[in-house]
Amino acid sequence: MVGENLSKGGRRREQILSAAVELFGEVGYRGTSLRDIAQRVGITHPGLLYHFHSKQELLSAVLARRDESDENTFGLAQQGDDSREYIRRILELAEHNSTTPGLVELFATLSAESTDLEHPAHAYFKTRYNRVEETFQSMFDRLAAEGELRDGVDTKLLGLSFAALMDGLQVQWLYDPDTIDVAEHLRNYVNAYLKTPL
Amino acid sequence: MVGENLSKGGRRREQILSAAVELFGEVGYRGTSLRDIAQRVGITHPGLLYHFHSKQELLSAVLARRDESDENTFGLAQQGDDSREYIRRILELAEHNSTTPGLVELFATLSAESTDLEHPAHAYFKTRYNRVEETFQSMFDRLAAEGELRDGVDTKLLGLSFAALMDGLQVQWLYDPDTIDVAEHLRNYVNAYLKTPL
DNA sequence: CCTACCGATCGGTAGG
DNA sequence: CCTACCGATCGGTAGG
Repeated sequence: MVGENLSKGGRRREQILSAAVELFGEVGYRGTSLRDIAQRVGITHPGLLYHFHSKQELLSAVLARRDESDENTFGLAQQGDDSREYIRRILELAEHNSTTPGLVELFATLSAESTDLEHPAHAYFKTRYNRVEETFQSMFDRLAAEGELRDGVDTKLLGLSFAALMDGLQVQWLYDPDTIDVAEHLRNYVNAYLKTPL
Repeated sequence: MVGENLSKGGRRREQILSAAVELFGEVGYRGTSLRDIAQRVGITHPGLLYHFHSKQELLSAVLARRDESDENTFGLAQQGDDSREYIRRILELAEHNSTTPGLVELFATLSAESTDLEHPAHAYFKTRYNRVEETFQSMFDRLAAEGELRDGVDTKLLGLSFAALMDGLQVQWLYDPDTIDVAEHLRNYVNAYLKTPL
């Protein structure tokens, strides 16, 4: 659990991580300096490097922290009784994301700049995409097994498209937070393949 | 038309633009230095600044050049006789994109990093997204008018989702160029809303 | 187009 | 955690 029972040093680390999430999101990993992050926390940049020994290490910690909270939310979803309930949880997750624009920005920005083979987070995002696609595919597999899906749909294709759609919508949402409802579009997408709509 | 009848200076500008497209795509606008670009062309960075007076001006020229070639391809598509043919042209465009990974990378990277309000290309991408969404919406409107679309579909919703899906798929494709077929996923998406599949 | 140079900023280290 | 500092790199200018 994040943010509980922390020593002074632990609390400082959390402050740094939060500031890093925000700034990596706003201007990317490459566009953020350690001095920017340190300033937001009220320390100097060598002070920051006392807690994280390099910029890359800080990036790793940021990504690991996100995986942790992902696990919590996704783990909850996995326990869903039927597959329709499972989808609803994922749509809720999308809605929840709109309360953390910093994180959304972070992942939209980082996943695009990590397209470069040389980027320190390249391998991370490649692995992450595969995991997310598989998760969504198994969601559609469960729907198919329970007879909720239209005939002849390719669940693998659907899983990847669903993941891609989610990412694309989030970028658009960042440009127009007020007019775009990510969850609504995702629901609309899923409904096109369900026998009975959500 | 790009690349025809150019003076020496014009040719050099083209070389610089090509190199800029590649590098902005690989490491983003903020991650690219003028020296990197200049080196690829075989000149010094003040040499580059003789042709483009600032890094921002170079970025503007890169975006304008893309719009030009977009106009060509999209313009062709607009002349399509019926709406189904129109969609096919757009799918062809997606296929064509897979032959220019540099441009795809450029737009995926830039559109994400331009999420930041302070980014010099922010306004450009905001406008561009709106234009693309409207184009796609009018495509679905035409399909609806010709009775090709299932009943009760929201063409505005569809237009935005189609654009988002395209972007998201392209990012995934950059991570896995061999296993992902962007056009296939887009066709699959459209087919879910067509009375008779493509 | 080049050489030469500018001030600003970068990630990181030394030493306390 | 800080001060002080490092070499490298940045976008841009002067002057030809």
